[in-house]
Amino acid sequence: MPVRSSTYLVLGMLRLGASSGYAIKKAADVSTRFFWATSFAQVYPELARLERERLVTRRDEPRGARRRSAYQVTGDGERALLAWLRSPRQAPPQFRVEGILRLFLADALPAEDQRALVRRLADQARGIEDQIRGEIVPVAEELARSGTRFPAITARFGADLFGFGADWLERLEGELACG
Amino acid sequence: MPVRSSTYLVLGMLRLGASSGYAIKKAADVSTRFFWATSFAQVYPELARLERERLVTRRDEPRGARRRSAYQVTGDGERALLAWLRSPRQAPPQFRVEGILRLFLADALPAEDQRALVRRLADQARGIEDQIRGEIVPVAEELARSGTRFPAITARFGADLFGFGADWLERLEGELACG
DNA sequence: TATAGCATGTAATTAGTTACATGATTAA
DNA sequence: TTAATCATGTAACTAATTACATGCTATA
Repeated sequence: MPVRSSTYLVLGMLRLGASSGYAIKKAADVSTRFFWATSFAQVYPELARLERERLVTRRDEPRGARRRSAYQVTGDGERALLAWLRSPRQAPPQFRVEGILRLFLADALPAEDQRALVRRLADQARGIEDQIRGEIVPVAEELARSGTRFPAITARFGADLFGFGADWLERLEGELACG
Repeated sequence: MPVRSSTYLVLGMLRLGASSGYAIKKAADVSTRFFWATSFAQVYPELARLERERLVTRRDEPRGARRRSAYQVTGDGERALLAWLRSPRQAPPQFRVEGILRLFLADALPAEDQRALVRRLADQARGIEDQIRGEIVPVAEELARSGTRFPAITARFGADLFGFGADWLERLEGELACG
């Protein structure tokens, strides 16, 4: 059984109805982008690997003269996805937020620049919250109407989390201004 | 000017008083671990690069018969760090949380397993909150006594953020149980 | 006397990004 | 007719992890 989580992103997107590599990447852009981004250069080789491992099957489905490969999850693929969803394996979450690293090291800056930095971080967090509410939640709620509800739950979770972060940083900015 | 953020983690840790590669990695383990983890295999080559670029200087400072390299930030290094702290460049934050990817794809599971998954995610988030409050906040508050206050601010931010996530997921678990 | 921690690194591998290359179709 | 979008991929590079290798020192 494959261990890369990217495998399951691809398998899961196929299951949600994105049948080409192009569609999988585009679907990730409007759903998993903020907690699991991907790229064409990851998706296409991954699809090829999954086909070799018989977790998906490929068929030609050209649109006019434009070639197109449509993929479908096999029984084995479905089982692998379910096994991964149920597995208790907890890879340590990775945040890697450059902004927080800056915050951590902000003592090197004069007070004025510290405040400006916190302001920028708050704005960035708010901007992401807005993007999720504007671009991601609506798409996910559309999906929810056909019974697939976890994308919408995840989108709301992400928006609330970034919103909380933005509130927290705005409060900090206020405290720095008064200190 | 180097563009890898890991450069600034190393530079910043040196500035905070960790003078060897070993000490930098250990300091990251009790401070930046949850938003910017690192490893020996990253820190040592990075120090060598920084020395070549004259952003740090190296001197031998053996402890008894045990060899040890002590590094110090140069004027150029200090300037590079400050420039990076002030730069508005906003690398898109990367979450890559396997657990949230599972949540996103949870529609593939029967209701009982969905609830178990959300329960596990909530526990994981709570566990990280506890680790930050137990292991990271106290160390950072020690630093704050000598005037370096942003590590403690960052630690509290992390703890509050994971705490919020845990609360949110616990609430979701309750809703799934009643639905 | 042996285990945990200090200390430094390299090698091999895997993962991920950026840039490049190509060409069809559709809507303004 | 031209710009945007659909569609598929490869090549080169950078980043990061895991495993390996070595040896000292303090303490239980």
